[in-house]
Amino acid sequence: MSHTPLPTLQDVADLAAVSTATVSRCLNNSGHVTEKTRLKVQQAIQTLGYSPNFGAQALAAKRTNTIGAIIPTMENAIFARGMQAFQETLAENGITLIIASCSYRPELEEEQIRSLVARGADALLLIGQSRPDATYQFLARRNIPYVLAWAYKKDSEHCYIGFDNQAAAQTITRQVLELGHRNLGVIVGLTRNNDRARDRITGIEHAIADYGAQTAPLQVIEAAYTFQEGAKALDQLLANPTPPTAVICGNDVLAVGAVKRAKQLGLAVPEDLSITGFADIEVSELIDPELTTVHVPHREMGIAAAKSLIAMLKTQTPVESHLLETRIVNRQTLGPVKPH
Amino acid sequence: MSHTPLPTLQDVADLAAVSTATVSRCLNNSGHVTEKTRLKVQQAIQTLGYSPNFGAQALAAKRTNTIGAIIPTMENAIFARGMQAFQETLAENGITLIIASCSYRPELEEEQIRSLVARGADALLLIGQSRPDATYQFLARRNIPYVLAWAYKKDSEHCYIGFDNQAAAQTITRQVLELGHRNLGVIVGLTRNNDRARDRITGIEHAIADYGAQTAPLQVIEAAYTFQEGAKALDQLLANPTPPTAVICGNDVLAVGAVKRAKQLGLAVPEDLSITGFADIEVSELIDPELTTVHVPHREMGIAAAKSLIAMLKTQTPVESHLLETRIVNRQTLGPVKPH
DNA sequence: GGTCCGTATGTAAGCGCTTACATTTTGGTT
DNA sequence: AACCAAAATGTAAGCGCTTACATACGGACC
Repeated sequence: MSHTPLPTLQDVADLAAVSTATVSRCLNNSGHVTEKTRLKVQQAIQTLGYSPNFGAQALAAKRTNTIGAIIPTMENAIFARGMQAFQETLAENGITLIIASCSYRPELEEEQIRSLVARGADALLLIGQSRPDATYQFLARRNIPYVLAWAYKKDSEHCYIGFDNQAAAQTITRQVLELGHRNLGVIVGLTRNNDRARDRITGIEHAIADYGAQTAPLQVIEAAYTFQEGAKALDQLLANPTPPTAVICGNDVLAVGAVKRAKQLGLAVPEDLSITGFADIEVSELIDPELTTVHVPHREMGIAAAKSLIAMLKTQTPVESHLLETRIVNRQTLGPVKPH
Repeated sequence: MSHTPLPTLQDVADLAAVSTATVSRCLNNSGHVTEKTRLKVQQAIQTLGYSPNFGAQALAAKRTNTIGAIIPTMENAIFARGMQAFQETLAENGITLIIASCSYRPELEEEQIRSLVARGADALLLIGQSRPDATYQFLARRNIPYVLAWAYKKDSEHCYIGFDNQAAAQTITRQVLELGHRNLGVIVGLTRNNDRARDRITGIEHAIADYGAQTAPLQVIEAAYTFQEGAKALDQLLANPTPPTAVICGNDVLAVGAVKRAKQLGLAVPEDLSITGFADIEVSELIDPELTTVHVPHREMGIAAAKSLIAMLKTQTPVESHLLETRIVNRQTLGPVKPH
């Protein structure tokens, strides 16, 4: 396959008998072009099969129309739906998304951030807030707008697009307590690298404190976000001489793993053991019994994040944070405590 | 935040008291640089916090170190694990991945291909083979290497990195037949846009023909790749006066939906109805009963695809296709036909 | 018909890097 | 010490586009 050189802006300009500036103006619809000229140019672009050279465009315009997102994991569905919506919204605005995942490893996230910026990302979507100051300084120095998604903090210097993890966890915990449970267990993600998980624990603790009625010290197990780990964590919880009657999970993946394990152990859910999740991903509805969980507005979050980023890029000024609502989805894994 | 201009290659060269060419050579380790010089340059890069300008690099070098992938969907887990491995392997080689999804819509795929190429993708990963000739011509004209993953075809002009969908479907069907089932139903993805689904049907038909024992005409229902559609498809299959005793699904998502529906209808799986899947995604193990399915080597496929693409980019020549093995995972949803 | 002004178009200077080619340095030989 | 090839480094010409600025154009008005 011989390789004729691709047509350039100059070729288009020549064919349309205009200057390169005019062609460029057509391409970027930056106004001030007669309809007649535009047509001529369009024509020329068509017949040559021209498409702009990305590198040259980036170099000259100092932007790439690319936005990067770094998510903790691609392997389970937690971020999938949100990212899909994020991408769709960006695409509608002519922006390409680059997704990288950091496997919940902060040092990898740092690296990915630098890599995406080096790769020309005009702006970034990050998950949660906890990362070194140096990283934020890097972004400021490079003048890269970013939003922090999947979390929310009032009066912050950062732009959050997310929900209140603590409040949501508090609400579902209260509901568990109202069903008579007084001995709760908790399974959450590894808090070391995950502020959302920490916030959820805080919410759970607050709810219990408000209620003032936990009979035993609250057992909190941390587990990596896999089904297997959720199952293992349940084993640990149940090894206790006075095992919990309800387990609050910081995440649907863990919860689903726990439900599966409970069934294997011959426990009826929710009769013998109640289990709740967090996120409302698809699998929650597929397992049996279906998971009672906290619904998170994934798609809205993705769309809102995209819009905020686009606004920041356009106006070159910060944008307000955006708080989204969660709600509890009552399905089948939460029931009243068993009388004894 | 005031915005000091970022350091350029020239700045680094000045500080290190060498020429820009030398700095560039260090950056791309393209040899012929003394250790001493390299150190000086590294030093300068450090103190300036330099990182290369992407656009300039792309423009001058005529490559972006970016590879694009267009997958049918991001929303369920079918491609997630493979893509993760693909990305990891690319990253190890300093290449960035851009993922786009086309929602199983060919015209959108076409658009995404052009968009990724316009964005400067050096090479592409595509799923399956069926797409207009014009698309392949476009890629040839632009001299963009590509691999077709998740499928395999012998002696093709294309480079496949995948498995034999037909053979795999044939094998699992044979196993179903050996368990005494003589009235099968099939649920597959929408074949119009999906050669993998078509190949799987062919495999099923071949197995049945070999066995020569199907009692009723084979019912094939096509359904979009969602759990809900899988459930609906099962309803259709069961509406038949002589409903199948086993349902072969072209995909785990559909199979899981079908299993869920069967249970809702009060059918015992596999005692009253056997169901098999295809892909072996995580959820298959989570549902109850666990899904018997065809295991696909997702990660190996992603890694192999990355390696092939990298090789093509390096050598500028085509690379051999790569056939991966599938195997049946016997879990709980396939059992012998019920005697009557 | 001449002025003026706003709009459409052209001119040309970079943007920051890579790389072919030219030049200098190095160190082993004689 | 002179010579020479090989290795290291430097020089400078683009890569294809955007955009500030300069210029040309054309209609409204007097």
